[in-house]
Amino acid sequence: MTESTSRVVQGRATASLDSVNRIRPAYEQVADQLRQLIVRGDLSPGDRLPSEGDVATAFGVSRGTVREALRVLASANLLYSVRGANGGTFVAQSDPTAISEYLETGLGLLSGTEAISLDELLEARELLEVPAARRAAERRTEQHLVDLREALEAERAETGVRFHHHRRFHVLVLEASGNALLQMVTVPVFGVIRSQFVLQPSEKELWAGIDADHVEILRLIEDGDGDGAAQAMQNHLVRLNAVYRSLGPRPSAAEGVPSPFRAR
Amino acid sequence: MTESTSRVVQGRATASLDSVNRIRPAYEQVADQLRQLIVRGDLSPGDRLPSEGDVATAFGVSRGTVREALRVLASANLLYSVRGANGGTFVAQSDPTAISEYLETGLGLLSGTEAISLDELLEARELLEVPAARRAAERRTEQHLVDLREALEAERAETGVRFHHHRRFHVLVLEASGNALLQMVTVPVFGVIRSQFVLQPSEKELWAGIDADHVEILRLIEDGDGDGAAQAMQNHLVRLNAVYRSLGPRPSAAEGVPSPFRAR
DNA sequence: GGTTATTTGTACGTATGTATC
DNA sequence: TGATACATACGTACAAATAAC
Repeated sequence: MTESTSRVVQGRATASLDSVNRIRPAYEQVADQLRQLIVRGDLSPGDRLPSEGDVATAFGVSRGTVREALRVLASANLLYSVRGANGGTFVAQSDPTAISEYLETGLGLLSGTEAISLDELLEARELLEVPAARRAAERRTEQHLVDLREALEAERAETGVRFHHHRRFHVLVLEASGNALLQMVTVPVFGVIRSQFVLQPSEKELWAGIDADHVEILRLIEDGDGDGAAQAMQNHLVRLNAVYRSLGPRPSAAEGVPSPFRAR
Repeated sequence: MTESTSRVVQGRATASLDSVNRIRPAYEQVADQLRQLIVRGDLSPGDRLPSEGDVATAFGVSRGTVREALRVLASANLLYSVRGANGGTFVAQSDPTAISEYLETGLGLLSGTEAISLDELLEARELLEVPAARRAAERRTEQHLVDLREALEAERAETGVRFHHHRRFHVLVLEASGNALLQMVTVPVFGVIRSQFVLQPSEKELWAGIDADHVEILRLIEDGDGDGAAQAMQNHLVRLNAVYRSLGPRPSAAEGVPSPFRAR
């Protein structure tokens, strides 16, 4: 035995417990096992689990424990529960949207810390959206073009909800890129950047510039000009990023708001 | 009133309930409110929540309901619980690793469906790692170089756990890129691709080629040659992707395994 | 080192929603 | 339309763990 795996106290050897694992709560173990069943494919989307009571019996725990485990998995979009007679707990269809939403929440929190900087967000967006524009030009279908044109029209018409349409245009480009993963990852980045900055609808010339950029990008996508679309998107983002950086971070919405929960 | 917002039955008008929202479970509402408090910054990392009982009283629900909500937030790495006298529930430090792990699980499940294809994964990896290599060459510190050299040494020495070192090399390049977001997103993609394919350690010439590529990439990163590193990484991935595509998908580990939970 | 207070963890019973007959 | 059966949702009581005294 080595020094690090045993201790000698008053001449008596004490057995090492270094290789022992900390006891884990029952609900965590249940959740892990169920997760394994789903990830490994023993349970497939649409499959119905036994009733909570039966699952509890199978694991030798109470229903409350099972329910906590089910909530964990449900929050990760692996399960969902339906109450009532023909209800039950079912294995969920995996869903890119759920991942995007989780990612946006997580990135939002991280972006408030030193773990991730504004520059990293902006850089990542550029890295992702520029190649996306290239592929959109190469792969877009007619339907994509129809949607993009419609989004652009709406963007130029309504002045009140400009950001909504701005976002939609970019999301559609990502969709037209034909890579769901790209979209899944980029949309949250986009959302987080947005949440940190408020582009005032009043900044007329800014929005006019954005519109012009979008028109140019759409034209190049229509032409199937990958290189051109990539370059145009690059220019667009460089301009946008300059604006974002000049604005500085958005003041926290809840600065100084007292909470009944603030403790310690 | 329009046809769609009201119905006439036997001459008597029925009030519209179109604008009514479906009742949401109590635990979900509690989770949402607590999530808001965290995301909005009313609760900061390290803050301690009141005891479960007090939270239950505040929301007017039972402790079980609160616990389900806490499990949801804990599984999203927003909270953690410590049991015992000075224990309690605390707001967690946001953590890039947790996001990566969640992403890997989610992407793993998605990659088993039509929602995301192997090609999309490989393409995304290329899109992310090539610019990462460029930036690694431009931004790497001395420590990064030390780590990379060490990883490369280990990779060439031990033949049993080659993939482990292969992965480590790529992760280090991402780390050297100086963009945590890039790393956070790419590592899971890498992991999912790996999980779908088994590169047999026996394929000697394959691993030799990978080693040679890594040596070349490291050399260019050392030289601070961004363009070169990007090109070398690109070549490396093109070669790897060809291998992955030729191998075909890994057979599901649990194909045909009966489960006590398989129902319906 | 035992006692105790406070916390989370677990078990079980009741309420409520939903489809079917 | 109402009774019924079965699922999840919720509430209460008890057990176990931990730290301070």
